[in-house]
Amino acid sequence: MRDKTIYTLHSNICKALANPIRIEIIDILNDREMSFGEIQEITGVLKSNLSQHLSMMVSNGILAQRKEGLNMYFRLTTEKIAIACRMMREVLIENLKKHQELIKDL
Amino acid sequence: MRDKTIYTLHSNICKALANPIRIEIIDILNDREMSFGEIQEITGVLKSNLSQHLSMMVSNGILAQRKEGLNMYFRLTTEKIAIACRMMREVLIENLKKHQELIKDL
DNA sequence: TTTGAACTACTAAATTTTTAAACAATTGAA
DNA sequence: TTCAATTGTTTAAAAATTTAGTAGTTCAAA
Repeated sequence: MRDKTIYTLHSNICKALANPIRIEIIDILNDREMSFGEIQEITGVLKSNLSQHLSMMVSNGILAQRKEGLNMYFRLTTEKIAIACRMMREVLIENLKKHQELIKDL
Repeated sequence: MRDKTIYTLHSNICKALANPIRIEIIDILNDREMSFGEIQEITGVLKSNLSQHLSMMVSNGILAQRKEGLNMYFRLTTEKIAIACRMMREVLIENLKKHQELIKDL
């Protein structure tokens, strides 16, 4: 059988997007860097939980972090994450539209 | 707090890519439709398990299916899935390269 | 030396994944 | 027609992973 390591590594990147909180984080960081505190305020997620999500995203190479004084700032490492995310969003919208049409036809 | 329904729906699409077997399936179906049997032979996954992964991808709107005689054929519903997947792969490759450089510098 | 900001370790709950076995649908031969 | 072979699905249980929450820790600044 072929080597599947690449698929596991690849899916690890995808897992970084496979959670509503993490999707929201990517959405928020789409256009600018933001501090931990700001992200927490916007998402309303518990600090410890947010920290876990962020550190997971950093270790997956999705986010980069930078410390300044007491604050930690986060940003997307590459535009490609936002693009991938946008593609998925478009797939979602298309599916929702199809679904609506099905319902309308009843 | 804002409505987060969209983030949950969005993450559901992403979850369809967040598994090594499902990534392999998307890889395989990238350029052409394929039968269940072919997919099973290539992936080596247990029939019942493969069936579950495929049906999950169909219900998430990632794959479409078509029956012909005894055989079931699967294909990507849209090019966008392949594009999103490719973006992620590129992020992975970039990360691996960075990682290699770090190791080389030691 | 205290305060604010964020991280870590740990646990319980929830979700996902795998496996085995039973089930259903289609085809073709007896 | 009926039976058997092939193809794939469904179900249920066990195993593995992910997530949220609590409590405690670290670290820099005032």
